[in-house]
Amino acid sequence: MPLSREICGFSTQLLNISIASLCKARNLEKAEAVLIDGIRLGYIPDVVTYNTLITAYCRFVGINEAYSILYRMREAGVKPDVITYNSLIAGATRYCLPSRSLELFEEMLQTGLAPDEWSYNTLMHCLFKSGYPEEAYKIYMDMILKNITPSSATYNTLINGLCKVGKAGNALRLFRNLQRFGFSAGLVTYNTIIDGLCKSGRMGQARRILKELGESGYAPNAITYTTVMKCCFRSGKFEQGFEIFSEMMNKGYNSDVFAYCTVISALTKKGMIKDANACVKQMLGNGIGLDKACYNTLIYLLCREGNLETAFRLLNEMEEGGLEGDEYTYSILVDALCKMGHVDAAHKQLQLMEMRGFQSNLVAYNCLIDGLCKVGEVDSAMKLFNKMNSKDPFTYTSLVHGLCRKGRFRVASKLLLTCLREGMNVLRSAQRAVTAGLQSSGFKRDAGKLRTALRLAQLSRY
DNA sequence: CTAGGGTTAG
Repeated sequence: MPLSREICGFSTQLLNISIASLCKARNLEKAEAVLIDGIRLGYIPDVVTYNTLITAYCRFVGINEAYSILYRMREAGVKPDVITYNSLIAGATRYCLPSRSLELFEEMLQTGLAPDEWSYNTLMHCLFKSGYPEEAYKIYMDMILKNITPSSATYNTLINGLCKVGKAGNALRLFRNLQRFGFSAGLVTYNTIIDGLCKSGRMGQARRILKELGESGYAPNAITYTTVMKCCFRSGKFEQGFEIFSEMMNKGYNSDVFAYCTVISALTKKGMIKDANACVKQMLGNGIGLDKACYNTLIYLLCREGNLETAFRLLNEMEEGGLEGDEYTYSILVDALCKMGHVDAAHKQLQLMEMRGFQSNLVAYNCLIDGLCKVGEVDSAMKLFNKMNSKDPFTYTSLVHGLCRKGRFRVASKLLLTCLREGMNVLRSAQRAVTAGLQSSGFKRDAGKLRTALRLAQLSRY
């Protein structure tokens, strides 16, 4: 019995170490086997054993599986502690389940356990991540009231949360206020605020903070480089972005999947397929293990090359390796099939996606609607449109254009008005297509009314 | 417990 021998003669503490290292390697089956063997040999798992498993199940399997460990733990008469709850709250955060985390937090209080700084930080993070900034801030206030001293992780969570809900300005003010009170920002803080400022278009402020980071004594890390590089790509400064990438490589950060992914995708989008492939070669040469996002980037590159066969082969390889395609993978493939003119195949791919459980993937639907419109099948596109439970400006733009191309300006106009009512807008070119179409096909009054509506919508937006 | 990456129109 090899498993028994592995732990024979060890204490519970060593059982825990063995389970922890198996969990770290994501080998939960073996971790369970070791646990069972341990129990059979008389080693009683303690709270640490169960906490380790709960953390691992949250990270690699699912929140419900983690809960089942909690039940097993209670059955075994081991009392959950603060760390147990913190791990579960972290799990609920991972899957964006704010009510679960609140529930767990409450339960912790009711059991007589005092939430610690981690409990508060994690709950706050969960609420921000799930789109409840006010509630997150309340948790922060509660923490202060309970005399729990916030750490830099608390402030970083606050700053990050504010950035992610589109309040980078508030985040920066908080950052400055904290500095005034003697808080010295760490590298995580710098990276967080730089990313937030970049993404909200405050490039000047981002540059200033980047300069301060340089003067702070911290060395920029791979995350700093990737953040700034991505920011350049987003604002169309490709040369500058590529320069930052090569600087990063020169500094020795040459085994970072995120950075490679970012630059490969930028090169692909720019149509620099050769350079993108050279970069792929370099990445693979460095022996980097591919993750899901990386596979998606490579599948996207193959699609842009028009090499759908290899793209699908790569998807197979990815799934055989245990990584399931996700909504990105399917959107990329649906779009590529449409662009190659295989609209039927794209439709099948979308159905396959739904069978796999990615219901109502907005992007994939948009791609198919656009593809259908481009081959003149506007009615099929409308049918699909009516099946969608959420729409965005892409959806409307494609359909409006498609209708106009068929000369159905009044339907297009109606759709455009619906779109405005929902607070969205379509591309100018689509707007013009409708008004010009109405005008030239004799509906001059409708054209005028639509123009007014469009102008009003424009005004109310600023 | 906190920071970076991958998909859609014109």
